[in-house]
Amino acid sequence: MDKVDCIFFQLSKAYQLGNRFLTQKVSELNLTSVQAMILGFLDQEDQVTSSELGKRAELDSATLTGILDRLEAAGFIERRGNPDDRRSIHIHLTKKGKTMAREAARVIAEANTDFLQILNENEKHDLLNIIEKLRHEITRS
Amino acid sequence: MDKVDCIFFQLSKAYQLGNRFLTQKVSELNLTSVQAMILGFLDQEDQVTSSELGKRAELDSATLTGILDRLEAAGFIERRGNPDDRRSIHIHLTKKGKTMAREAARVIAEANTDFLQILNENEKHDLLNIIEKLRHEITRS
DNA sequence: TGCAATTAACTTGTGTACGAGTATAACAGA
DNA sequence: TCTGTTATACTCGTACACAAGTTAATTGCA
Repeated sequence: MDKVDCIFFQLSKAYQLGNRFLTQKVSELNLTSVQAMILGFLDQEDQVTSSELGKRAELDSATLTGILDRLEAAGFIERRGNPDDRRSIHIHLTKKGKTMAREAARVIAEANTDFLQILNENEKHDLLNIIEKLRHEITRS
Repeated sequence: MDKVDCIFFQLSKAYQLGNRFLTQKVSELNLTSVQAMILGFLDQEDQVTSSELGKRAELDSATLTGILDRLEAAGFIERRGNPDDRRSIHIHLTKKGKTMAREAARVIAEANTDFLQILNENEKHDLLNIIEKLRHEITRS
């Protein structure tokens, strides 16, 4: 078990590194990295259902429920009924939430640039392409 | 916030993909991915202190304590006092633990090969090198 | 129309990551 | 020696990932 050659170990540590980096950057907004990402997605378009948001963010519904709970408690979003389908809900950004979502999107973009600054253009391109290839090829259950 | 270009999003999903893949492979041993990794490290050398193991596995001591609790409860390891430094403990693989550690190392190696099969030699090399560069260059706290 | 299958959101339980703090032990310098 | 610093392992609290299961609403099909 050489950790240097173990892709699972390396992916895990690379993720943790990126996550700590982003977490630190968005902590000025009193958000976690995942909360900032979700607000970033809602900055593009709110009034989406929970399941649409889950698909966009590629998050499990059990995970998303908890995140939405905390964003709602912080006053950034509201859950509203969907008259077209009473099983689902609409996620709505509050005024405060819209402002925060814009800020979150800005900080994430900055952090992305800062983090990738270490790599040259080829490496950035290769990294994203290889991850995309893995994600596309690995059969997900 | 385009998730395709967001390195944090992509690293997170790449990690989750790898972790699910490994978790599924080691589930036949009734282990989690992290437990299998720790046993894999102990297969190389046991009788290490918790902090040495933490350094090797690059795990926080708070995280490691919980993992060791579960490995101990399952009968794979024992915590023994260290007479040389009474603050620390020695982690000792039981007989059952040695067998399981060997199996874990084997399954991880197989999973690694299976997972990386998707990439060609250049891509494997590039991916591991780029991750190493990121991990080396990003200032950790 | 009626019923089975599916879907949306949620709940519960377990495992891990990690910040913060604790008690004990070891150590280093005055 | 005494004291302040550091190190080890631990606890606690919060957040997320995910498997499994629940309830209620919708849909598809005979």
